[in-house]
Amino acid sequence: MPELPEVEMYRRFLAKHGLGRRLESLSIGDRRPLRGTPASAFRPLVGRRFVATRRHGKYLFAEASGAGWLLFHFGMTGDLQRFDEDSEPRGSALVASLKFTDGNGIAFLDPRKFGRFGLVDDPDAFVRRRGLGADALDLSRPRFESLLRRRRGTVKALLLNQRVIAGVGNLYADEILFQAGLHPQASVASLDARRMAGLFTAMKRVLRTAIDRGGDTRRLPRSYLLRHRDDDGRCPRCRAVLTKVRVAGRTSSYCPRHQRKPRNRPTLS
DNA sequence: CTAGATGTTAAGGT
DNA sequence: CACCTTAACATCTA
Repeated sequence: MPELPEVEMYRRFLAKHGLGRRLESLSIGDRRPLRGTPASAFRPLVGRRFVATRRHGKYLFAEASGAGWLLFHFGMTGDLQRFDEDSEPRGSALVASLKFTDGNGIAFLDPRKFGRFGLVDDPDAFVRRRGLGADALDLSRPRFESLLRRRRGTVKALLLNQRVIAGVGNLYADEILFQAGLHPQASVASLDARRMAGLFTAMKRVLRTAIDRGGDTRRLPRSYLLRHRDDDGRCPRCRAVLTKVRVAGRTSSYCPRHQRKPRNRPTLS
């Protein structure tokens, strides 16, 4: 379920179990997440030590000293798992397995293969080429507001658009809108200064809280929409039955009482 | 058996 | 150009 909070947990996992370790071997399983990169491209990493990790939105990078950065994207079902000498993972979900000289290892698994595994020279250059927006947790309020002022469309589509803000996915977008009291189909142009500020603080609060809770939506506070979306299906504040609509091609869940759609602001003519 | 699922991207339409 | 929806990707689960 990898949105920004989960990917941040993977970053910490990789930092804890990979940093400072030297790669003894790197083997590739299913090649689809490599998107055409030949498996031999990873050869130069062998013998190198991991020295840094970075995250931008839903992308994770790990620097192998002098040999560039490994890139991970988790798609819908990507996962990192640790293994030791006699538990090296195999099977069709395996994308890559990194074995360290101390006998430990980390495997990148992705049953659905929507993820990505690659090698880049420079994460910043990759982010620029991709056209990714600022990381949701890095974005300042003035920057956020100026971004919104020149956007149209629905507020849900805006949150999901990785070229505008990187890291928010379908589930956390719903939570952010719930806490900001905004209808997913509200138009960005309808937001006044107060609602814009509320959206910004809700975004930061939700993402930070999710990270504090280990990136696990089941451990979020009971007052959060996500604890109820697939559970009792009722608003934690008023018990109203949550409504589902399709916005930006994704299922959105919201409380019809707390998230009303503001009328478009009158434009000067 | 079918529908739908947390992500990204291409393609076509407004 | 900005935005919308749909479909596709591959697999699992309700």
